Amino acid sequence: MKNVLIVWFTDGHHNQKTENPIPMAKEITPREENYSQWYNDIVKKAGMAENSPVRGCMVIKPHGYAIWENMKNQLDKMFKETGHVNAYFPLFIPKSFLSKEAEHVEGFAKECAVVTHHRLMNNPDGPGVVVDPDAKLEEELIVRPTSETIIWDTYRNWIKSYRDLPLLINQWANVVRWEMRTRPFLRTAEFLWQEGHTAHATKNEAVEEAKKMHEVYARFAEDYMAMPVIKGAKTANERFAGANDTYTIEAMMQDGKALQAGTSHFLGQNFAKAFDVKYLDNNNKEVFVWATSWGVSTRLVGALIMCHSDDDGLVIPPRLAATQVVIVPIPKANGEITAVAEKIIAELKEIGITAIYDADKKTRPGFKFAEYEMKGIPVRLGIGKRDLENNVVEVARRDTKEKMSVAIDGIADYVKNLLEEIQENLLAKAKQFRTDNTHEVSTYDEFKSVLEEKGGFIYANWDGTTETELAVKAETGATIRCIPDDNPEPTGACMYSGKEGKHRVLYAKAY
RNA sequence: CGGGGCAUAGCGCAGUCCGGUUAGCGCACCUGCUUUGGGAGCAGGGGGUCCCAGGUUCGAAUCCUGGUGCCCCGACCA
Repeated sequence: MKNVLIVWFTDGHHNQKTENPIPMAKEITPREENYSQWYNDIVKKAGMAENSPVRGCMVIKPHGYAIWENMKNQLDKMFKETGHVNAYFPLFIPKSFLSKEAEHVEGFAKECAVVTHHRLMNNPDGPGVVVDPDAKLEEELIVRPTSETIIWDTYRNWIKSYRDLPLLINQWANVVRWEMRTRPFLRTAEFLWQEGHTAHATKNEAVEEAKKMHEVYARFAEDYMAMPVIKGAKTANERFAGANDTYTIEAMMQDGKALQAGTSHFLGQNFAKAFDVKYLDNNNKEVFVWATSWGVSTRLVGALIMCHSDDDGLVIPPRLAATQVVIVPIPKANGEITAVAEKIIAELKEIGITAIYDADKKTRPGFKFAEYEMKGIPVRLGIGKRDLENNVVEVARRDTKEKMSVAIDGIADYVKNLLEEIQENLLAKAKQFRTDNTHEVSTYDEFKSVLEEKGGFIYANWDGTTETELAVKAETGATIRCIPDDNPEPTGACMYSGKEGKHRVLYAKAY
């Protein structure tokens, strides 16, 4: 930020820190009042998504989709950098496939959409159409809730030799899980995601792959979403259906609850055995293939909202913002202002920053300010007559709501640095919040009172039994989010049973 | 699947208890004028199967019966 002239005006509108005197964004329910209503308001008012005629399914609107698109582009790049390629497998899966892996069917059977017919006909008894009873499918199809089964059925034909391995494939797709209760982005009946499905010659290689992608997810969350995560392993009880190990990244939302933001699974040879996928090793011996799968979904968009946004609307980290800068003419566009705005946009574009100029004459500046704050655009530049007289523009950052006057000369570099600063600040703020809301307890009484009074993340010792885990969940609503990669060693006896501690684990209430 | 609540203009609501002008208000939308450094003002205008189906009645948004849909809270889950 060197060589930039900073001028502060002395009138009330140009203080470096605004007092925020007017209750803006009046339609958004404050977080304090009702956190989940606040979330719903943000989704709706920021134009992220809306409900559809189909229960549990949402329409993702352009502003919401743009964020997903940027997440997708970045992740796709990271997957390719780690040697993966994309492919696409069918939406429909023969019903019989799902039952081939016992735990897998157990986990997903009760939330599958099933296709039973392939044709409609005019209703013989009245208006409209009905399902043609003659068009019943011989084998019903399920709409994929995840694609392990159809992919491993396919892999059987692709893998014959150790030379065919490893097979490192990802697909971007939609899946359907018929959830009882849904929430926009966080849990929808249909959602968009990526699922990586890899096949390996050895156990060790598969475990390494699962861990590698776990790391990729954690890096993406922190570097791009500015969302700190706890990396760790799921307990047996919380594992993916059909996995030997599930690695997770857990993020803290602003209400102190945990959100599982991404998972990577070591699947052992379970699917290889279920679908008879074997290869010949260099000793001409048949060996079952080792597998992983890993995925993140549009849930990440919900995580992004709940991690950074405030009572004035959405806050998008600059690296994921489709529009990073908006320029607002004050009070409205004219030739001079437009010329300066266009010049600034060109300079920003030159250094890879996306900016738009809102020349709409129908709305006034105050409306636009509120609107772009609602939409979470990281940086706003205001240009008016007074600014031009001083060769400055007004720069407003979304994260802190600070405003300052900055010389037009060198503005592009200033904005570039500011965007980086905002990105860093969001991560730092989220980390600080998590630190402030993370506690360590040694007794169950302490656990219950911390959970009740403060919430957040709680580290405690666990005896390693499912009984304890389920009892704590039943009694308090908190679950073991993970056995953290950092400091998993027990520091004492299990807080619940008093038996020997097996791990130090992360407890929290979760989404 | 349990417990609550709601259904009237694109959105948010009043009216329903106690049936009775042409179903109303705010926002949004359209037209015009005046405004313009934090969600502009005035005037005019358009927009409705009052969730659906029966019933009672001279007359139903309103009363009765039966459906349906949605939202919120729990249990289940990415």
